[in-house]
Amino acid sequence: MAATESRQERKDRTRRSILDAALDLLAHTSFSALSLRQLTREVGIVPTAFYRHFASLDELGLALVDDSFASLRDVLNAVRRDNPPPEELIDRSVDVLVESLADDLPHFRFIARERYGGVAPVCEAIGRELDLFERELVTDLARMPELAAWGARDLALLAGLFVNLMVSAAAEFVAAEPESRGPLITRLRHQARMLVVGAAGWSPLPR
Amino acid sequence: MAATESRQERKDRTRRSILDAALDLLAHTSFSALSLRQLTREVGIVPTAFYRHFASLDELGLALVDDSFASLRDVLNAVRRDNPPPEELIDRSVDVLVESLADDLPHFRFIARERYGGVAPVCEAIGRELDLFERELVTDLARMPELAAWGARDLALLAGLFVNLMVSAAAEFVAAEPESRGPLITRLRHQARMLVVGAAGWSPLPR
DNA sequence: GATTTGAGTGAACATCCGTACACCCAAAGA
DNA sequence: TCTTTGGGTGTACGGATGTTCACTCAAATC
Repeated sequence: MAATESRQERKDRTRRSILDAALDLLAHTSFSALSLRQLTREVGIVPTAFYRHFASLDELGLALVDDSFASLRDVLNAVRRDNPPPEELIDRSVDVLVESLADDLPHFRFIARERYGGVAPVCEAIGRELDLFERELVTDLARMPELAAWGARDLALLAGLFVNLMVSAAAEFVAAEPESRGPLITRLRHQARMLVVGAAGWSPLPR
Repeated sequence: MAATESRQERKDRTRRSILDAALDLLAHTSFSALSLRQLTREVGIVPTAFYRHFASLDELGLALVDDSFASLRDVLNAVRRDNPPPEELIDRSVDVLVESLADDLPHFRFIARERYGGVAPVCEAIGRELDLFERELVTDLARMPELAAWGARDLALLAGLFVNLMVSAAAEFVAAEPESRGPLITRLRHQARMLVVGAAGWSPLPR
């Protein structure tokens, strides 16, 4: 523990603790069932202190959405930044998603649970973030040689399928027992390939 | 109101009322946040009376899963029974799904919300039902001429993509404003076609 | 060094929660 | 007709909930 701590540092640390405690509790219940008292008990502060950081539980929910998507955006943008050949971009993206899944589990669990799970502002915030991913994916797909002839609307449909797949796969991964997660990942990889290569050009898996 | 009512009729009616009231309340909150008292208040019975019908709230959840999938199974099986040409089966299934969506909204909302939404037994029950759909879909797909050469594992991957699409689309439909539901349906139709025809054989949409 | 600021405290509140228990009374069964 | 059964009632309980208010006391500002 640091000998002294600036005021802002302290505040940031507590805020972080609240977010972490919330992610922890949300492994067992949904956000709409989250209790302020239980949350603050977990953090080690008194119920009232929560309001120094968030105006309401809803605002906490929005902060959790930001928190959850922040790191994922970073890794995906890192993939784009080192400019892989277009045909590898999907595989690379799936790879980083899988990596993120493993060590950011609470964040993904939160998103999977709350995607359609009750509290309207949170659902909408998640929806907006996913739409953003979808739009970025459209411009990525447009660069792929096989899809160069496609119109924007068709690309959007494919991107939608892709985002659907990613979200569903993440949700299943999070819900699965740890020992059955490996198969889920190879399944995700195959389905992603199936999507991008296309059913007609799809060749049966080896072995 | 009926002049007289058999004992069983009365019980069934109350049970139905509980299910309906629950579906109603679950439009606003998630199942894990459902309050027994609020529920019974809605039904018009005293809290204790609930236990004459269900041993616990969890059991209510399972009953809701059954209730939700029952009608959907019926309509999908009806499609299969009148034996459409294989290449039409997907379109027809999408059609009946869309129809069911519109007039069974509370059921689909429940499933969308609780698919990954908190209470373990409910999530698992939904997962089992969806797995069942997936397996049935595999045998349907196997009959399609374009896919005759595919292996069982590849068919399973495609079926998984399909079920994912259906569930996500239903969830988005349920969450959307009524006036923006039309576009979602045509989007679903197009994506379903895109999946089954396959990306490589996919020809850009007319217009 | 004196003053202001603000994160965290702690008691108190009204309200809701799930469940236990004894009870009622009409339908079902003898 | 008398007895049993079982859906529904009413009260009462201990405990958890969200929010209020006046407070402390160290860091930040002057």
